[in-house]
Order: sequence, then structure tokens, then C-alpha cells
Amino acid sequence: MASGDFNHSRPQRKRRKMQRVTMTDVANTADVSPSTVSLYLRKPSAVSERIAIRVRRAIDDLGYVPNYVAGGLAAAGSRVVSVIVPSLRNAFFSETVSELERLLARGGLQTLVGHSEYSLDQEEALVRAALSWAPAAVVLTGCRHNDATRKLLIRSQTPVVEMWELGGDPIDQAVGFSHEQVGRHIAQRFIDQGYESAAFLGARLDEDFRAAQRSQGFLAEMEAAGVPARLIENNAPASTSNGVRLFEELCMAPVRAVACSNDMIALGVLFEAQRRGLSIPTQLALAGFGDLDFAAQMVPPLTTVRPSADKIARKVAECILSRDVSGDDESRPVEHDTGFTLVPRASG
Amino acid sequence: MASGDFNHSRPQRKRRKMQRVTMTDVANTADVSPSTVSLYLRKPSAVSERIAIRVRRAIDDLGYVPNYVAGGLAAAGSRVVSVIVPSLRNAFFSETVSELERLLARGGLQTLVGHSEYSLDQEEALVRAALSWAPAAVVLTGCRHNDATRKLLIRSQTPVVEMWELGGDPIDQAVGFSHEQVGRHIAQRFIDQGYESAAFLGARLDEDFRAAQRSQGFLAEMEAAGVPARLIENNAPASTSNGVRLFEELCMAPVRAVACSNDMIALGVLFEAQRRGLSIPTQLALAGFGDLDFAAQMVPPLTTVRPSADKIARKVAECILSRDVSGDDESRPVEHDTGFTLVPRASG
DNA sequence: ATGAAAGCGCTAACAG
DNA sequence: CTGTTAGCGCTTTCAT
Repeated sequence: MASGDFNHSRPQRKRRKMQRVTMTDVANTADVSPSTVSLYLRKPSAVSERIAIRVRRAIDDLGYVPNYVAGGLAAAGSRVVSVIVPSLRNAFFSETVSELERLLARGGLQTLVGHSEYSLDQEEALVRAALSWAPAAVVLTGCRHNDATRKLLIRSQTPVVEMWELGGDPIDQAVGFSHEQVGRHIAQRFIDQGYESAAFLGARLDEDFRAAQRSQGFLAEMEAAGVPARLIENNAPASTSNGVRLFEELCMAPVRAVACSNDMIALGVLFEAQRRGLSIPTQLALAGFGDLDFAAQMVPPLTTVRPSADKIARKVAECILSRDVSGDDESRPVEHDTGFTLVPRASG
Repeated sequence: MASGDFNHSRPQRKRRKMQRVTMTDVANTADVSPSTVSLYLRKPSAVSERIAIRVRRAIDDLGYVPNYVAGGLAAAGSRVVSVIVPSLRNAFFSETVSELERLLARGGLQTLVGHSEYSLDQEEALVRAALSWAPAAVVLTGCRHNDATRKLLIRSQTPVVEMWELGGDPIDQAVGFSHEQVGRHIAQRFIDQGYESAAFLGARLDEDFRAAQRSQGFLAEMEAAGVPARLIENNAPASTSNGVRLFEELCMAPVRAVACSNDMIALGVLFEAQRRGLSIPTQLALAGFGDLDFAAQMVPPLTTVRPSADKIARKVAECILSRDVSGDDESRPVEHDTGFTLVPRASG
């Protein structure tokens, strides 16, 4: 990525010189010095009650809103955390971002989101932009990044958390689980049930490395057990309609059990199976990944894997927040395994 | 909200005084003045090719990453847009945020997200935090806000876009459609089909004002047509499992047609109906809202309403981006109706 | 416990 | 086209 890429200020909106209320205004009104106001804001207990009252009044009267931008500059580090996910349309990530935002907000941190559309170059661009905010931390999805991204991040000294995947060598901290193991567990379930043939339905496997790993684990385990298993894939998003499409393709040469990239795909399979009069699990066994809300409601309920998105979010937040108070370093890199749960249900 | 709320800098991570590469460093290396570097970054065409080359080299050699925080301070206005939605778990909003983020990024704007959990007070807190970033714009969901929020926003002179709903009096710009009309259209469809009784299944109606308006429109239209219609509601999220729950409650006194808060709820109804052996649409007609991906795949396909989340996102981005270049003011407030489409399918 | 002073890294007139 | 000069609003020693 060339250097000319960051033009951080195109012709800007003519913000009229509105006299924003500043800390100095507050100080004047309260008849104290600006630094005292600053101190009060950051550590109210450090100023006398008499002054605290005056400052508080001034703030309310004036409707003062602090300027984090200025604060960030002075303090050499803003209170934003940049979170970069492949896609917000994906329920896993929107769930994680949602929980993360909530948790970080408690710690006084603002969440900056970006989505890479599963592109490593796009990710690099986002990281570049993120670093321009001198963020308190950068959260990335997965442990596969291009070289420039890694270099940028390491060089910046910014705390980094990679989430939703384990196994690469972490830049700093990693929180997630092994997707290959997920695939293996599903395969094992199918093997235990005695199904004699199987397939994995995958979407965007060349971009979604985690889904690819699940498929690989699945196929490997099947092969080890001597159960014939195929991979059907395409490059469309992991949606229900794509599930229908993938399953249609699979039906040209049917199998006894099918594992899906995720629950959305599985939902598509369920519908298409209904349309074709295929009974689940009698004629076709079905498994998904994600344990999204509807999985348990399906008819029949879906066998799936619960990755606990919020557990990941909690752990990530913890990494960031704790790092934030203690200046501990050199303890990295670390991997935190949040595990996953196979949820056996009637579908397969 | 009291004044003590914003402590924008808790004991901060001890960032060692790492010598971040600054613009001055680049200037020195390239043997030009800092302002020339700044100019090059913002308007490459304004510097001579000779110097451009030197600067570019220096940037690459040094691995310079611009500091937006400093830039924002100097330019009196950062290039972030704060987007506040009720929930990111909701597919409508994650879709909108996703698209918005993409579009704004093109314009060099970073997206700051916050979710209010459908609470007006929470929203106020988020707006307060957002304004601390001197954002280029604030995007809110819906047109219902508390007084403090409105005051804060108006006072700040920040461009505001309220999305996903029309009908209130906009603070600045509004992009969306009438949810009441959505309800009426669905009702009309049911009336046209000759169903003699109906119900609306609603989740969180006292917090989700938009869903509440859909229910009101629906009920009003039904009443006008003399078709008996009931409202079944609870305070759980608008999920598939809640759809099941609401429908179970409805089944104590069945009706001929049921309209749902959204498609997730409708999916729950479909499953529960299947379990009870109720045939759709023969015995029960069903309609949703959202036209989520799976709606068209359901068995039978779901009659629903398509709000076009990305159309909203596009229009919002347009409002922000265009405002950004031309300093036009005083043209507000404006409402942009993005409309919606009733998508009739086999379910009802 | 409070204040004075010195920047943080960059942009934006303005001069040359 | 390039450089000089002031800040932007806040935090942070360091005195008092």
C-alpha cells in the first residue's frame, strides 16, 4: 500500500468558528485554573469539595462537553479501541462487537469499527486508519494478516488482540478457539451416529479461513474414520439462500449427513430438504455452527456448535481493560482458549 | 446526567515515550518544511513532483503513520462519524452500520459505533461521549430522543442524521420511512385476502417505537375494515425463540392471520406452527417485516416488507458526505423518505 | 490543594 | 510552490 493513501483531511466542512465551550471557559466561570478543572475531571477526589462544587456548577451552566481529541493529543494516546471484523452482517461478529462495545464503554473506551469484507488488504487499510487514532488497542479478527499489517502493528507498540481464532502466532494476545477442532468434533458426532457418507457445505472458504479450517478438520476426521466425505463450496456469502444453493448442488449426488459452514447455511438446507420431501434426520442428518437463536427452534432442532461469542468479547475486553491499568508488558504473546460446545440436537 | 460523568482519561496505560514518527521527522528526512508534508498529504497535487517524491520516500522509509488526533485538534473537527443504533444484534441495524461504514470510509471518515439497548438515557450518554470527539456528524436511530439529547446536539452545531424513521420533527436531517404505513399495508394485504381475524405479535413495543408504530398502523387499519385484531406482546428481544413464545400465547385463542414485529419472529411462528401441524397459509396466514435473507427461502416463502436498509445507509452517507464538502446550512431540517416495499409471497 | 507553563502533532492563514 | 508562524484544547510536570 503506497504512502499517498492517507489523506486525512479533505476539504473540510466550514465549521464556523463557533465558540465551543472549553475547559478554560469553565475555569474562568468557576474562578479556578484550567489545570484544576482538568484535575477535577480526571480525579474528582483530588480537589477540595469547595472547588468541586464550583466547577461542577460551571460545567452544568455552560453545558461543557470535554474534547477528547485535545485530550488524546495531550495525553499521547486516545481512548478509542479499533475493532476490525470481516463483516458486521455476520451474526457472530455483530454479536461480538456489540458486547465488546458495551464492555469497553464501561471502561471509558470508545469503539471504532471497521469491516474488511474478508480482504487482507482491506484489513491493512483499516489498521492503517486505526493507528492514526493512536488507539488504546486494536482488535483484529483471526490470526491471518498480511505482512504490512503485522509490521505496522508491531512497530506501533499498540496492544493488539486477535480474536475468534487460535493457532497462528499471535502478534500480542489472542482469544478464541480451534476451528479445526470444531470440524473434528462435528465429524466425530456423525461417525458416532454411524452415518456412512457425508459432506461439508462451505461458503467463501478461500476468504473465511476459520470456516476453511472447520471444513478441513471435518474432512480429515472423516477420512481417518474411513467415511467418504465431500466438500461443496462456492464464493457467495454464508446466507440461508446460499445454503439452499449449496444443498441443491450437493443433491446431484446425495449423502447421508451434511455439516454446514454455519447455522444460516443449515437453515437453507432445512428448507430445501423440506421442499424436496427429505426427512431430517431420518434421511439426511444436519449440523451447523454458531448456535444462533433460531437453531434450537428449528424443526427438527439443529445440532450445532456454540462458540460463545460473548465469552470471547468478555475476554477481549478484559485483556484490553486490564492492560490499560497495569502497564504490564513483555508478558506476551498469550493465547486464551475460550473453547466451544457441541450442542447435540435432533437434526443429526 | 450529572457533570461528573466524563472522566476522559483514567490512569492511562504507561505508553513509554516511544518516539513515534512525526510529520516533522518526515519533513526533516525529506528536507522540506512540515507544512509542505502536511500539504502533500492533504492535497498531493499542490506540491511539485520533485518534492512529492522526496516526501513519499521519507514516509515509506520512516513508516510514518499520520496522527488524526492531532489533525483533528488543529482542524477543529475530527473525521469521525458517530453512529448510534439501538442494537447491533438486530440485522437491520448491523446491515445499515455495515454499509454506512463502507461508504463513509470512502469519504475518509471513520465510524464510531454505539448501541443504546433501546434506552433513551443510554442514548444520551452515547451522544455525550460522541460529541467529545468533535465528530463530523452524528447518526441517530429514530426520531424519539430525550430533551437533553436534543439540546446537546443542537447546541453542538454538529450535523445530525436521524434514520430508520420519519414523522417526528427532525433535529436536522431525517432518512427513513413511515412505520405506521408499513403496518397499514400489511393489514390491507390481510384484508384483501379476506382473513376474518388477525393478530400482531410484538416484541419490546414500549422500547422499540418503530415496531410499536407498525403495530398501531396494523391495528388501526384492521379496525377501520371491521376485522377483529389483537395485539400480543412481551418485553423479550425480537428473536425467533421469542416468536415461538408469542405464538404460543396467541394460540390460546387462535386467529386466521398473524403479522409479526419482524422476520425473526415470523420464523419462530413458522416453526411452532409446523410443530402444531398448522398449515400455512391454509389455516394460518403469516407476515413479517424486514425481508431478511431467509424470508424468501422459508417454506412457504414469507410475505413481508422490505425496508431497504442499504438504501437508507446510502442516503445517510450522502447527507453526511455532501454536507461535508459544501458548507450549506440553513437548508434544514429535511426529511428523506426511502419508502418500503410490500413483498407478497405464499405465506399470507 | 491549586496554578503556571510547556508542549502533544498537526493545520491554516499568511508571506515570500 | 514552499516556509513561517500561530495556535487547536487539553494534560502534565513542577512550583507554590
